[in-house]
Amino acid sequence: MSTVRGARERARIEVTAAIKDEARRRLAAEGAAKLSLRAVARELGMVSSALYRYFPSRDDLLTALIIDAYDSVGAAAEAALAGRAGAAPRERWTAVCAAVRDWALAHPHEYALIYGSPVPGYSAPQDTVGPASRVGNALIAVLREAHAGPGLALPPLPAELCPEAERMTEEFAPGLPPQVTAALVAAWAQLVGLISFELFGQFQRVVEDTERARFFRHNADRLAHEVGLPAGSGPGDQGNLGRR
Amino acid sequence: MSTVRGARERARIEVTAAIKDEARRRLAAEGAAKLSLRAVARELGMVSSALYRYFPSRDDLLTALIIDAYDSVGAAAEAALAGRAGAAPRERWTAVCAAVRDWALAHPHEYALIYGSPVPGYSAPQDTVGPASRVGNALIAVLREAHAGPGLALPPLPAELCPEAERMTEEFAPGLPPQVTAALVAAWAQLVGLISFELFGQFQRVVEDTERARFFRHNADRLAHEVGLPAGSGPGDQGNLGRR
DNA sequence: GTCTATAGGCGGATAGAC
DNA sequence: GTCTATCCGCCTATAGAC
Repeated sequence: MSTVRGARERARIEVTAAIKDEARRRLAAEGAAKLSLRAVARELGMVSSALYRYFPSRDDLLTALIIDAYDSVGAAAEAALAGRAGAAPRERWTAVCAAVRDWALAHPHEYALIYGSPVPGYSAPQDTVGPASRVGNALIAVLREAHAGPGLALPPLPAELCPEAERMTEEFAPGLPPQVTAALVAAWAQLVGLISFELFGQFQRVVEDTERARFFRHNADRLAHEVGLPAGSGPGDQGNLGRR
Repeated sequence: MSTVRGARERARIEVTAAIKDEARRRLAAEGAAKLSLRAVARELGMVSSALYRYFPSRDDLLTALIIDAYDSVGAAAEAALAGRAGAAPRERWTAVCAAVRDWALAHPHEYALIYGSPVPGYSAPQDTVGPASRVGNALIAVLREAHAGPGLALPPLPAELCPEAERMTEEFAPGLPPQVTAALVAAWAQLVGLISFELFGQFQRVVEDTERARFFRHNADRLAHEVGLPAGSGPGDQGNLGRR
């Protein structure tokens, strides 16, 4: 409680932040698999053993970076949502999608850390689960609101998928029609697929750089339709049930 | 021409194959970023310098693995196609999709190598481009055949995307309607997104293990619809849009 | 083509002084 | 909390003998 203790804690927080910042730079340079405490320490002008006072092991540092990344993209999604309070659900949907893509383009290595190949030998602890679901929750919020009023007609699910869709709904999206929950999970995976292709180079020689934003937006829009969000004929217009 | 020379070349091919096999095991154990000639050599009972007679550098070994992986998944896709010669396009589509997923589940580390995060510091040479497009070409073949007869009705593209869709069509899918080409590129990215989520652990605590095959199949089917393949009311039934 | 040897690095993690 | 020192491992790549 003393100011001395406060200063110490403040210093600790600052050094921890500096370590994570440098670690993110190392992540960009060498990748998560080769992230090393030694390199971070060297770059920071510290000695490697000093870092162990802040992170008990390399994997703990990695976990901190993963949580930060999930929180960062989650915050971006939530901000996009908050900035469109009261807008038509479809517009809010595409805003969240675009926010995620923008974040990914701005933080490609952190994106790869959370949505790319798993780091061999590393297994994420339970602490990452909460932050990992923030973007999904933002999308769920959009859909929940859209379905609070007049329910939207989405084709029924094949019978064999109904039990699982109902289980998922109960588990993390209560209130949504089960077919919407199932469609959302798929849409989210597909969205990340589009972003990964762009970021990981699979669109090289396929989609022109300058067209990728347009291409993504178009597909985010198609996915909105897939999860049952009505097509507006104009911005802010919620339209009726018809296809565009 | 002599048998001696033939034997030597055969030996060389066999050793090369053994190196790549062991490298694939190392890939599974340590990941692409940490693939090392030394570890491969050690595991093979060779000395590291000997490997340099087969692969001039670590990156060249990596390139060979990447090409092999693309060829492997490409061959799986082509086999699925060949096994369904004469079937309805939609069935052929889902067969290719399922074949890619099956291959990915059977070769998760090779999948991560080609569709996961790029390896930092490594840049793929031109040689990978051909093999990389085999799966895409298989899907194009399905669509080309489906559109050879009566064109399928797919909603027109927003005007702003038309030039790019036409460029893509000309470049690698001549004969397809441009909106189909655009839809295919997106569908392929989305398909990989679904597989990556499954393989990279994003479906943990979301989609139950036992339900993932069904879930994937359902979504591959939805994607078939997105690229303009007619929905059959039953298996093998092409519906009313086309006779082949 | 394979070997030994070597150069010149890198890493995680810990012990013990200050 | 930071330092030095240390243990023990790892790596790419080359030179030169056989």
